[in-house]
Amino acid sequence: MSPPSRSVRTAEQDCCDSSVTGAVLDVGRAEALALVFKALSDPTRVRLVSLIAAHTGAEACVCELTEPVGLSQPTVSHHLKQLVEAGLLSREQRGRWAYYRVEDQALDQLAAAVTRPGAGRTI
Amino acid sequence: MSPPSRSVRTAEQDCCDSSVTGAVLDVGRAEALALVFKALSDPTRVRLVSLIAAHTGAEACVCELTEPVGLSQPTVSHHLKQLVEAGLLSREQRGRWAYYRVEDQALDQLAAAVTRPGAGRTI
DNA sequence: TCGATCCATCGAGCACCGTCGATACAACGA
DNA sequence: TCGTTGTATCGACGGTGCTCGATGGATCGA
Repeated sequence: MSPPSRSVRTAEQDCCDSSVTGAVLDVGRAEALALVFKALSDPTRVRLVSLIAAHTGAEACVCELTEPVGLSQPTVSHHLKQLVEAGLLSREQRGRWAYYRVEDQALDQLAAAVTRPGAGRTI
Repeated sequence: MSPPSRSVRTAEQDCCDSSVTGAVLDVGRAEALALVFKALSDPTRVRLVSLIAAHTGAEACVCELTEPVGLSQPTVSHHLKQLVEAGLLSREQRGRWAYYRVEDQALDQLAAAVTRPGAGRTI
């Protein structure tokens, strides 16, 4: 290891700057971000978020989602659960139906995390 | 399937609006987005992007990254390759060293994809 | 030319993930 | 109360991913 010796700005050196240019993302925050990214790492789940957001009332139940994504009901339920656990969706039971809604705050935080330095990118 | 029958706005109905409220994300775009999300679905890779971006000169070689992430050199090379294939990093060979740099455009596009409707969210 | 260094690839082991059919649970209508 | 309907969970199967040590290729200095 001996390229033109340069340094990495650590959190100890720039403890008060959370942007990408200020300090390296700490392990805990990297893990938290990775969990959200993992929830969106499947095309079906990306599509589900989009379908729900575009649905009338910005919410949808499972039975309205199985046909558009072309997968079985258990599989769709499985994906929705992962999205809920990641904080990207919320679930509300109303009678026989379970309504899922996009959590805009989570998407906002995700957008902020990947926004460029000048705008406050944190990854 | 029979909740208070509502509809989904399809691309056929709103063909010219790519925001989340206009039309459902088409399958191809969902798959492309999922690939980028998958590249960031591992904490180590999230950390690598952050480490490189925070590094002096906004670039880093493999030997400068193995120690911070605490993994073997082959494993780090493996992760870096995935990030390059996802378009999040670029690779440049200079002499013995391979320098990796963050592709700001890719992060910009990702941020745009998860930005809320008013600002043009597309997922 | 030869040794040292940086990096990518290979092969293997282990864990995790997406998908399904079958099944169980909950709520509603008759 | 009983059948129907919407969902979640279970168990299983096949595929994929993360990690490592070992190895090979490329580059540089001596």
